[in-house]
Amino acid sequence: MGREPIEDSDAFVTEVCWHYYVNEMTQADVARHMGVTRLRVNQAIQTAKSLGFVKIQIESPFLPRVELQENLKEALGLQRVVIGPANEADYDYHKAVGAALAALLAERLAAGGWTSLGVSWGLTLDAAIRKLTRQSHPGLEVLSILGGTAEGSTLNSFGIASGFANVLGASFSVLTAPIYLSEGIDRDLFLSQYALKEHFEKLKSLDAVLLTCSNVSEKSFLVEHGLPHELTPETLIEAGAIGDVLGQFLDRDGASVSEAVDNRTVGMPLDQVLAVPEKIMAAAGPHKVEIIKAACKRGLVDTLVTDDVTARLLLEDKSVQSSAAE
Amino acid sequence: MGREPIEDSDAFVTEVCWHYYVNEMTQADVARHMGVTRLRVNQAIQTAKSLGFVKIQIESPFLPRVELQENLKEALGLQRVVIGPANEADYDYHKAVGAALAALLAERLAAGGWTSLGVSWGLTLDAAIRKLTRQSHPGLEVLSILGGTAEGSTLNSFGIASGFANVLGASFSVLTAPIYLSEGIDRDLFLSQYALKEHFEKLKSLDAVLLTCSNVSEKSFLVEHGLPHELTPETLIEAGAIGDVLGQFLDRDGASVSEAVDNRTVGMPLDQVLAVPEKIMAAAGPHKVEIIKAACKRGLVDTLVTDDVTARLLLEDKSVQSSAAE
DNA sequence: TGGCAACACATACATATGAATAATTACACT
DNA sequence: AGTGTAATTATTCATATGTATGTGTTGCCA
Repeated sequence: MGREPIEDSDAFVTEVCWHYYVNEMTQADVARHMGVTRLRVNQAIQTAKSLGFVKIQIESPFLPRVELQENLKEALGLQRVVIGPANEADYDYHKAVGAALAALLAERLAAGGWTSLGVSWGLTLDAAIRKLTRQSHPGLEVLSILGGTAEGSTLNSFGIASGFANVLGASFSVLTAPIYLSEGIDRDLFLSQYALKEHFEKLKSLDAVLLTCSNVSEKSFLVEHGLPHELTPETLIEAGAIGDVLGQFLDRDGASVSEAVDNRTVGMPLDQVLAVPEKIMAAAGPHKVEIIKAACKRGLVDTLVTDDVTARLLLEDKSVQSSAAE
Repeated sequence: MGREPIEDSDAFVTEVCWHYYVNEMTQADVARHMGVTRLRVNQAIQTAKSLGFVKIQIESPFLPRVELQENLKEALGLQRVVIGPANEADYDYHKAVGAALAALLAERLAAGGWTSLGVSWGLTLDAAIRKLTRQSHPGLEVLSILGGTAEGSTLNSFGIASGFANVLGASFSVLTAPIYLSEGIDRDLFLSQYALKEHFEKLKSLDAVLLTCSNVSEKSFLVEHGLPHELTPETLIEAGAIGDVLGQFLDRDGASVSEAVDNRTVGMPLDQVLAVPEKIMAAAGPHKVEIIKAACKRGLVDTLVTDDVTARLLLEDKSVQSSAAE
């Protein structure tokens, strides 16, 4: 019905970006040269940026917050903290943390040594995938470590594992299950299925894991879309839950609040996560300060990737706690 | 006398760029947030770009010219051709070729297998260094394969070898000699010096070489600054020279025009280059069409890195020659 | 053939960036 | 304290980019 839309080919978009960024031509120049309208050029550039065809790499990205990183590392007793400065006026921590995580991953992968990488899922990890520049690690396997939900395909279990594998030139293995089993299903029996059994076997020898965490609110995709009907945020909060890591809810000291919930979770048990040589937690936002601390207390974090806003809150919180303890 | 200039720290420049590119803030927003003038922000971004603190990476950069690449590959009988589209209105092939070479190197290095890389020198290779994103290849050694000149330090022997080594996280070894020996100096005796002898020994087992070429004109830095007094462009042209590779002058069939000159050259002999498993030639510009062809005829090129303007000229030239041969 | 829907192009406008210029500040010297 | 010099900030202007709107084109259907 009516006119068919012209679909800009990848080659077209790529050439536009080449001229604009490499040859430093204005959009009007590019349009003239390629015989199209400036509007087309402008939109091609925006498309390329949003799809990750064009990526910006910044040298020494953690340099601006060296001191804050060091302070927070000491305060939380971690091995490393990397911080990306956030835009405070229009706060969106996914951008800063996603980019910081991408930079960290590029660095860690360049150092070599990883053959298996367990990945959680969420908006932050999705943002990191978009920021990662294409690499080739054929010896690396990306494995999802938490079941998925029906909605939100790109930021979910399959989308994240395949996304990382794609941009890293690695293989991947997806956990093909929902986050939580229905009441009455035997977890061990469910996990004894061939494909799942093999997957969980591999999780026993991961080189590194990428974790995220959420508080117990509608802000959390998992809480909003992943919980079974009988499990409400209210009951979790009543049980002492302040947030979750891999669908397992923790209190402020990092202890699990419900063995019953944990036993219904199709994901890597947190006690198993503890044994992974390199545990990377990517999380930010004032609403996540408590759960970040709880995860650190539990020992789930070797390297924390966050933004400066959150880092300052974490530090404030730690000094308030130190005062209260005296 | 007067005011002392404030030197913007690397951390400052980096944070400015982070906010601008990662958080997608306007320059005015960044200035407000960081408590500086917008002019400072604008200048910091420009500084970062020119110093290589900020780099743009484009996905599948050779996609726009797939067909032209294939056509030229067949026409020249090469293993591979990679082409970066140039800005024809304001022609500067260093940008396009430098970026294309950087992309190729990133790809080839990601594939692994290189432990030694011989590098010539010049503006194009300098441009590639600036475009390369930071990598870590501790097992790679970069070796210069041509002596240097007194002027032009960053684009010269030392600057190029160290520049590549630095951005690639590799070690390097410089050929500490002028391009041409003075008349009367015995080449074998000169090269038998310990440091040089060791260096040339390594050149016998290079995994790959980065070559450039020039025509015989004042456009060539080597011709303008590197030739001994008694050797003039005119005499070289009379001897049939159309250009040089590694300071060794070739005629249009790729044969050396002067054994006397070649014997005075402190660089990798071209017959030795022939044995290198991967020979990459990065060159562009209408004035280089003849010498590019001659180098290909000589067998010095496995992979050609050039721009679309030059590629079309090379193809035209080949079809004109095919017609003439009939 | 005319009418309609959808899309692309052409044009206009708002905002951001790049560059230039004027005013202010910091510093050294007398 | 006054003066001169140099740099930075504040302001202005030119150009480029992002966005919105009006017009023309294409394709389909009755």
